[in-house]
Amino acid sequence: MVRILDVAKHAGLSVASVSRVLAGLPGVSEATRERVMASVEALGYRPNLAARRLRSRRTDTLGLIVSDIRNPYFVEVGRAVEDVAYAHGMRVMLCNADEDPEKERFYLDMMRDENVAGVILSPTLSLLARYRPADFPFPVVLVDRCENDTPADAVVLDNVDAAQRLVRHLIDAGHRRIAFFYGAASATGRQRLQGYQEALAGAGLAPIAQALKPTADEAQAAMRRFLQGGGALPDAVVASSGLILLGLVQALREAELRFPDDVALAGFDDMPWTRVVTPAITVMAQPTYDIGRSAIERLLARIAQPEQAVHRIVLRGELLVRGSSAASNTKTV
Amino acid sequence: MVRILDVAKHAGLSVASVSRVLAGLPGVSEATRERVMASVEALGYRPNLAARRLRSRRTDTLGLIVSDIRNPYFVEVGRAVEDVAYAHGMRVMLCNADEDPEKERFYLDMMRDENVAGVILSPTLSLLARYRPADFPFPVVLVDRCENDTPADAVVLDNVDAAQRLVRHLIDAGHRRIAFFYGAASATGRQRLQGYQEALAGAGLAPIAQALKPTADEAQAAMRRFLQGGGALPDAVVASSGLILLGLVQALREAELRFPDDVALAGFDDMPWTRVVTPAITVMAQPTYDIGRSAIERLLARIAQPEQAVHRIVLRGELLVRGSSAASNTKTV
DNA sequence: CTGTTAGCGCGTTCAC
DNA sequence: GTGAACGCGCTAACAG
Repeated sequence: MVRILDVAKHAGLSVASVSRVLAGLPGVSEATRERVMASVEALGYRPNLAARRLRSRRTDTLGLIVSDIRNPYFVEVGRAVEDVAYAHGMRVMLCNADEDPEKERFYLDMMRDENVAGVILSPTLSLLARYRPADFPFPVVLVDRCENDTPADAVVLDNVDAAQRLVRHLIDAGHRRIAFFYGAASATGRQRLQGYQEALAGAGLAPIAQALKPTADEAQAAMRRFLQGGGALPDAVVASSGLILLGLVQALREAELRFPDDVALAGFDDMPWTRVVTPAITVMAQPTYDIGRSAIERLLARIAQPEQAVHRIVLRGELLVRGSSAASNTKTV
Repeated sequence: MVRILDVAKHAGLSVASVSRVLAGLPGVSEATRERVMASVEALGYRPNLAARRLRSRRTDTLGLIVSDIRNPYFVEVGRAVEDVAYAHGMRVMLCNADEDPEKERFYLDMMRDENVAGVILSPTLSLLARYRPADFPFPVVLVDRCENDTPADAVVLDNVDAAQRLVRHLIDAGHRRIAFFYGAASATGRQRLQGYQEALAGAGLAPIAQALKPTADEAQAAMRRFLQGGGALPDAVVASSGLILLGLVQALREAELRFPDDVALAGFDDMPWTRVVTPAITVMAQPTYDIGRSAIERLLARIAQPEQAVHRIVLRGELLVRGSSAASNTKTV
């Protein structure tokens, strides 16, 4: 291993000068800088990160804890976070809490042990309920999930509004009995439920809400049970997330039910597959890359100025009307 | 910050004893162990990882560099790697090289700087072509991509065989003009091309191969161009990966072509959406979780015994015949 | 079984 | 503008 001392010797300088050059500090002559860089190159020197972190007590690492890496939404958010972070010379540790408060706790502890500069977090409901900034030894930016009164930086969709608009679209299309399958274990699922309820109430309609765990498998099972319940089919079914939407479609296929003929369909997240099923599925698209980019920019700003006021960044969803939501007497593709 | 010295004082012991207990080393009395643990608990002590790594020159971190995090295949592999790693008390740094040799180089350098204990890598073609174990300061296990003569531990599908069986199935179903859209920038894509060619040659048929970058967008564009070429439509089209398959389906939908009526379809990877399009799509499924699990187990074994012989683990794909591959005169769902 | 202590590689004073 | 020296918190070698 080549150490900073080796570079100093090779350049005929002291370790202090080498350190200054490497840190980009002022107060170094151009000649010295060049000699150092030449020696670094010649010896193939790489700074020892462990030593640097021990000594400086700082880290160029950020954490990103997502609640489900299988959700393309979080994959896209992660890509944006990485892009911006690396452009700023920081690295990102991506962790998957899998909607499990225990894993979430584990990863948060790990972030602390790694002494990260900050964390972007998609919190479980239980963490959000008792969220206190002071509980974390690093700045945190919430993403995707946040209550109105959570005292934290956050980047979220306007979930109530988005769900309202999605459901109103269905109402406008002529649907009356509209079921809602939502992830009850996240703030986001609950807010979308609220938007759903408000839209129905505004039209004098009765809600049919199904709470479930936000995975495709759980949604498929829930829809299966729902169908076996034997009651009349609703006019339309709405999913509160892309993964849930996938599960619903799986169950409908399984039951050989067609949309929108047998039941209309709509959901969240503009996943690629929603455009290849026939008819294509009406969705409320989220600006995923923007969400990720805003979150990391917020975090970097917070790190630079720890004492500034809390920012809540709320983004608007985009309704993409496609064939799946048509009234059954006006089928389209 | 509470240091190991604070724990030692609190317990009335030396730092050595505390260190021994924390490392789980033998030669410590039960009474001492308990006193240490009590003090650790009482003070909320967390070891400083930077100091530990600096001093011990070891790390409990593994690297996983995937070539495209948007590919659900790699997401599943990653989940398996994480599960096993954490069960062994190791952490995983997940990085997305995005099929970019420059990013790949960047992450490999980063792994070196982080002094990881080992890396699981899905290599670009250019890296694989000049692969030498000695070029890496840590053990490496290749995953998904590997040439027959690559001198490295690896876990891969039997790509030639898998592609052969998939294409033979199409031939058996009565298709004659079979096109193949494959990712030319990976060893895996090329091996699957070979299997495709061999299957066709065995039946005396002529290949129609389209090389492209392995993303859905590129595949969609390639298929679009192919269709605009104006020639006769092939009987069937095969995709060498799940992402390419998605792009093909997008282009077919766009052109309002139906499968298998207008053209039969098959591909790799049993992605959830392949079951919700109608008809469902015939695919060669990969044992993704097994691939990830085998890779991490191989890596841990290699770390434990650096000098053992190279292992190449080859897994078999599973053909899932569904409606999309039927001959056009025997349509099914 | 337990304690003392050197030093991992680096950043950062403080002299010069 | 540059160099010498201390110590970050920990592990491991050695002494007892």
